[in-house]
Amino acid sequence: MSARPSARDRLLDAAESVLFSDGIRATPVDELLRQADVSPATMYAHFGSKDALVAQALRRRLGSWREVWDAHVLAASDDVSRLLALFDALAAYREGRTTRWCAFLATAAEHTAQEDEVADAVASDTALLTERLLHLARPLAGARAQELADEILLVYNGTLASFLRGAPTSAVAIGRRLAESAIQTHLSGAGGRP
Amino acid sequence: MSARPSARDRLLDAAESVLFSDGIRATPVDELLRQADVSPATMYAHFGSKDALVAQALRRRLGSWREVWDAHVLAASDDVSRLLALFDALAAYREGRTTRWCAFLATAAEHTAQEDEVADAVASDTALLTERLLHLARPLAGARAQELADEILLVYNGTLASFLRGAPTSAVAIGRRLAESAIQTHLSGAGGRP
DNA sequence: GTCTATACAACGATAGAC
DNA sequence: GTCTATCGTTGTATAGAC
Repeated sequence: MSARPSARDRLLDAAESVLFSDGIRATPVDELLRQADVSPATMYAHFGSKDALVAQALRRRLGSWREVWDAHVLAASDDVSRLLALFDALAAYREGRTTRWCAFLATAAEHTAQEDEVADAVASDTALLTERLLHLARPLAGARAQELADEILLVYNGTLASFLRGAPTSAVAIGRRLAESAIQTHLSGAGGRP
Repeated sequence: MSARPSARDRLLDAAESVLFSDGIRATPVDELLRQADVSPATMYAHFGSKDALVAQALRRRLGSWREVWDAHVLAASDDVSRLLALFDALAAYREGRTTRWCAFLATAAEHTAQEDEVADAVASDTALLTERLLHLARPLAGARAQELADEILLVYNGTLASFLRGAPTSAVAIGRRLAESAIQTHLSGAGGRP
């Protein structure tokens, strides 16, 4: 018997399922309240503002995304697979979700303010990506790990942006292939100085 | 002696310089009116709606972007350079402009409606990219030109999205390098079947 | 073509009761 | 914690005059 989730959780669920597919600014608070079956007063008692709700939804999302990515890295058997796990995790994470492209980049695109809780939540995703990719690139590229990590991040960004553009299709497969190629280039060039 | 541009042109200039750096929904019509020094009535007489102004600004922008890209393709001396010209054109186009990342993708990110003049303007950019990249990839990859074009487009999307994320930095250089590598892979594999 | 003044709607947020 | 009812602001668009 599953009890009904709390108003707070229903709001976060509604936020995550609607905001990042329909757009944050395009979705009025009323829509979230209807979806979550919660009154305005309750929502503002819990979060204080729409922005705060968005920030909380992003924070929760970053946690679930990190778990999925972690699991895929752990399941990988070698260094190359561990770095490429980013793309497998992405494909898995999108399963069953309605997000149009990327919750964090979408928020960055809609959000102009530079220093507030929403911007912080977006920055957390970027920090996670840069730190973890550098860590995973280290055993493959050594001193040039930063270069490789930058390339993988750009390809990852490109995969997400391709969802938004609608082209190229099957972006994950193309992104993964490009990442694989970038890794191979670094591996073959790692042997010594030219 | 340069005469003052028409109200219509001042509005388009204001739209292009503000909307795509501050955000479309985040910028009220009043801000554009102030910037262009035009009254509301005049603006609505010319365009009819904010969306129509946005669509017009995007159409004009696509024209100027196409010209810059064209010029860089024409200036290139070989097939590889012609395909890579996309990235040189991008770097040149961003010079002196305040666009945060990409006017078209930014619009797509903020705009939810699927079939209207704004969505059409965004789609025109994607059509230009897909058609022209396929054309430029043909002499390099032959029957596999679509694969190569898809890869270049994804890398291009990634370069733009990297501006938005703020990471990796120097995205154009990294994107260009990845594109070059993708081309080389196709060139060396083009000789015959494995 | 262009202006000033204003109508009208949408939205974020709060008051006060239970 | 949660509700109903409502406030105040912002933002798009129009009316009517010049």
